[in-house]
Amino acid sequence: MTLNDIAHLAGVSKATASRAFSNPSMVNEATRERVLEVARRNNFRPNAMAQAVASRKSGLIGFCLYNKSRPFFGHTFFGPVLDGVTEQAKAMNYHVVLAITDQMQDNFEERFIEDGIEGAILSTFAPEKMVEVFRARKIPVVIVNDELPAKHTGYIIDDNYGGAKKMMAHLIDERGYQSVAFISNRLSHTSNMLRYIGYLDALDERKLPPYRSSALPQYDLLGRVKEFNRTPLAHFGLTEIPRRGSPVILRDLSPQAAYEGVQPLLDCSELPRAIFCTADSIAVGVIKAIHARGLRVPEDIAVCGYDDIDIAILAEPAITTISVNRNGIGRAAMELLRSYIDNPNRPSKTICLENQLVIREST
Amino acid sequence: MTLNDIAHLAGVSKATASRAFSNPSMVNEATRERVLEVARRNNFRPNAMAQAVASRKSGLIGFCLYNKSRPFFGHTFFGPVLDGVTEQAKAMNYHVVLAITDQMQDNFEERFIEDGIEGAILSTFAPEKMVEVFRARKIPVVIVNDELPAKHTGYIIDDNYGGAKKMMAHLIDERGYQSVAFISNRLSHTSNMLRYIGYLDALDERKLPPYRSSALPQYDLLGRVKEFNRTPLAHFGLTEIPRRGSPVILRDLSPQAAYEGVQPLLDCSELPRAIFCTADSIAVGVIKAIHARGLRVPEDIAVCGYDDIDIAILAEPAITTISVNRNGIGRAAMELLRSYIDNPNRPSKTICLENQLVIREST
DNA sequence: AATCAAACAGAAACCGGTTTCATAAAATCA
DNA sequence: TGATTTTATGAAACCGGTTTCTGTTTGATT
Repeated sequence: MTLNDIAHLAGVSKATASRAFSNPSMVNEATRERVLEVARRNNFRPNAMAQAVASRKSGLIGFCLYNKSRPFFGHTFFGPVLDGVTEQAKAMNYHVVLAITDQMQDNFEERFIEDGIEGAILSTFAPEKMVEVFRARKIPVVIVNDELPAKHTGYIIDDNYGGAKKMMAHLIDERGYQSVAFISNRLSHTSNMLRYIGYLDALDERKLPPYRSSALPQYDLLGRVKEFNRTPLAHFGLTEIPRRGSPVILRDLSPQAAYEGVQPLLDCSELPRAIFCTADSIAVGVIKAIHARGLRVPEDIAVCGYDDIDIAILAEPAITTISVNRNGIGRAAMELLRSYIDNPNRPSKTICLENQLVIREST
Repeated sequence: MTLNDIAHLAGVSKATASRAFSNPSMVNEATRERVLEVARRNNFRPNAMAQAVASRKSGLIGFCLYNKSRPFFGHTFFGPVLDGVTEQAKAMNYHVVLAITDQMQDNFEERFIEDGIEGAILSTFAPEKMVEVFRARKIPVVIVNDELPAKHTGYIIDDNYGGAKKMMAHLIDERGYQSVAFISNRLSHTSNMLRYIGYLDALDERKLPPYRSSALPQYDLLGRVKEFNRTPLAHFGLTEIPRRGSPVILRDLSPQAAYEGVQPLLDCSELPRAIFCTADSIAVGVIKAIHARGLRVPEDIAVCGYDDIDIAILAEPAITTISVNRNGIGRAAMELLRSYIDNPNRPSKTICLENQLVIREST
């Protein structure tokens, strides 16, 4: 069954039949209905491949998840983002083709290009060179949950800065915790850095010092700034990265790393009243470490997380966290991408999504 | 840049240029290299859409995840499956287009068909009617983590029966727990039923009775059999569904449902020594309920889960569970699908993947 | 009633490839 | 060495659609 057959059966030309499907306004109401009826009766649907090649529009967008085998962050975080993307894509009559990768030499981008994707959504850790590949082809790109310095594309990020401040307001103003320690994996990740800045700013606004202990290893945050090549600091009116207090920096965001990494902090003579963790999985490890010392959460030390992944509500105690609108990130990404597809010359734009404080038992 | 341009630049015909890419054996070594070199220099790659329409092979397969908004089971479980599918698809030069849905009236299948997918992989909960739609189009289907009675397609499932027996062997033989209770969400799901049968068989083999309590609500399992329209019982030499003991049946597999559902069991005068949960998320809720009564896990009551999702290792105590080879399921699904694509007349086949007992702290 | 614009439909070119068929040159065979 | 196959290539048809261009009707305007 091809368009031609349908056209014959409906007694119209191929051109008219085509228009009945993809350009309804150019064909008479009655004629169109006749064509559609014939199509329905014959269980016909136009071949998207052929449409794609003829109209030079594939109706495909590529989603690349860079996080394979990153426990507690891959699908856990991006699953709902993907939901949002596919939902929105469906509403716009686009389809999503998927690449899941870890290796830089995977060159999935070539396959995306062969597939004729009209745009790409890349996740955290997308290498800059990748963006260039797409740019060279004039394929618009939207990056979710990360931000690159070269502002050629669209970005969708959580309001990490605001989220951190919200959380701090809860800890300090509602709970009265006066000393709050900070623990995170690499600050060179955009979101972690922004959460750190939010943490510091919230303290500043209340004229409180960040938790500090001479017993802790001194981190040369200025040194780390060099790694931090993705800063969107300007968004927040900042020109340089603050470096104060004694933040604990972990090798990754696994509970194991957190469990081990938080030990020096728990060895300090003066313990913080609360610990701000930049990820729920970190909070899980921190809580385990606190319990292991016979201390209680939140009675002795309160702990909070960030992201609101599944485990936050399952932990004992359930973890107070910032719920990131992951579905919304996905939808926004697809919407923004669409606007770039329709208007390739739109300037770069960063959309910052609001999040929500979720108070549970750990604070 | 089209194939025509490349052909001109290389001084050959379009046909030869085409063959250089997709039928290398039909063109002279030197000529092909020349074409490829020109293509490389011009950063050209053939348009997959055009290839698809001309060769009637889209190089696309569809993956449908039926589990949107099913917490603790959607992406948590199928994320790694999806990883496996895309890995294997890539190796076979296929691309994966994605549908994530909950609603039956979503009719993503029409979009899949329009896209010209060569095969489809459907997840748990795929409605039978969906399989029919694809069958009518002669598009092969593989179902992961579920099994339908109409054996028209391929199935990839975990060895639920064997996994349950493995777990029971651990509980009874290694740990010496003589009374083991069973708790699950709907037994009408293939995998839960098989785990239940494995549980009963393991007890039978050791001449132990299933945990039973007259204080518990009596479930009419025979009645439930009517719902159970997907049984692959014959695989296991069974002709009917056993119904013995006092299994606790939950409304879903959330920790909340488990917490509430396990209360009657914990009210019984004679508590079981161990509780077999058919999902890690259920185990989490059960452990919470046990803790709430001031009892210890595993000292007073041991608990085990199934699936080995992230939370199993994060819980306190870390949960003994059966690690399902989710990545393997994905790879196997794509491989099997490929074999159906290449040979549409292959008979239906069910592949049962081995799992692994992971002993942690909860037993 | 004559004029003109809008609405509608068809013919044919086109999208960017693959594939069939024909042919010439090279390799193999007898 | 002549006949026969094999190999390499090109011309042209084709895949299943879209789109441009053109012509005919129809309806509105004067």
